[in-house]
Amino acid sequence: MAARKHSRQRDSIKEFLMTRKDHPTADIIYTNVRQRNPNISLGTVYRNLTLLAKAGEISRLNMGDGVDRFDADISPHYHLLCEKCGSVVDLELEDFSSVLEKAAAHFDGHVAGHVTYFYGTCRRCTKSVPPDMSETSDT
Amino acid sequence: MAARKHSRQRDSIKEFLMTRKDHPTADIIYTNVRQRNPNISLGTVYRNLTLLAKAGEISRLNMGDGVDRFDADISPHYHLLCEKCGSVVDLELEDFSSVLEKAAAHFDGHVAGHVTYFYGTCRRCTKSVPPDMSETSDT
DNA sequence: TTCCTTGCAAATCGTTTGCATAATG
DNA sequence: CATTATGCAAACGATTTGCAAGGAA
Repeated sequence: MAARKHSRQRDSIKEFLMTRKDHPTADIIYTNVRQRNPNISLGTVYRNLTLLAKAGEISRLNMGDGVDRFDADISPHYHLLCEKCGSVVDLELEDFSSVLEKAAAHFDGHVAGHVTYFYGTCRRCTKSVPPDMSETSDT
Repeated sequence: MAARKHSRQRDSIKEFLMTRKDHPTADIIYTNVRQRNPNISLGTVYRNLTLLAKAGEISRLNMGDGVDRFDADISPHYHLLCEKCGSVVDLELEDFSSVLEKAAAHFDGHVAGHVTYFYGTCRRCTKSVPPDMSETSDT
């Protein structure tokens, strides 16, 4: 399993991630950590994020929009992807893993888990009268 | 929106997709359609799959494993990704969009929908006696 | 004739990796 | 000293796109 050695870079990454609640992407993490650790490389950021995620110390989110996001909050909770600004926010919702049983009912195999995320509009985008979001999400 | 014109390639793609129940990837669709349409290009396959999906004639699935899959069956239903063979199969399960209401309850924004998929082991992989799955999931 | 489509290839984009060197235990 | 971690840049894999030529209405 290769004993893990301590590294200044990994610490910076995890430390930074713990200060954020907005599920930043690897690139955003890279840009920010870079301010205190000017020599860190994107590869190192990716390597450590992957390592931490596999170790279960952080979680990796895939909201189907092409980028992976990371979350230092590993407690079970759900997320919502704002279709207007692209941000990902936490969603307070009781765990409904009970669907697994229902899913297993008519399934001739083994259902181990599920992935669920919501999409819609975040608080800010709902509140603010859309000024000119014409170029907000044209794709 | 640009009036859509008929195209032999698009027909082949949709026709082929309708014969499959295994949610093929763009590349698999390309390889197969190519047998009857030797000159079709991967770009055309992607362009049409995207066009058909946006038109709501087929659906595009993202199971978080890096590849998009396509399904000609647009009736609402769930999917399961087999962690052993990587296949995606349909899952008979009553729609539980009711979670949307629960999700909206404590959310200060708008919840428009949700994406859910299951992971586990498909029928075949569950049945077949695992020969040597020692190296099945090391990481 | 208009303009949607296609084939081809080059371009994107996010993420991973090989390698020689630096840092850690 | 034995290893793991890093920086850099090249490599990747899936998907998109620019462009000139082809096909449908």
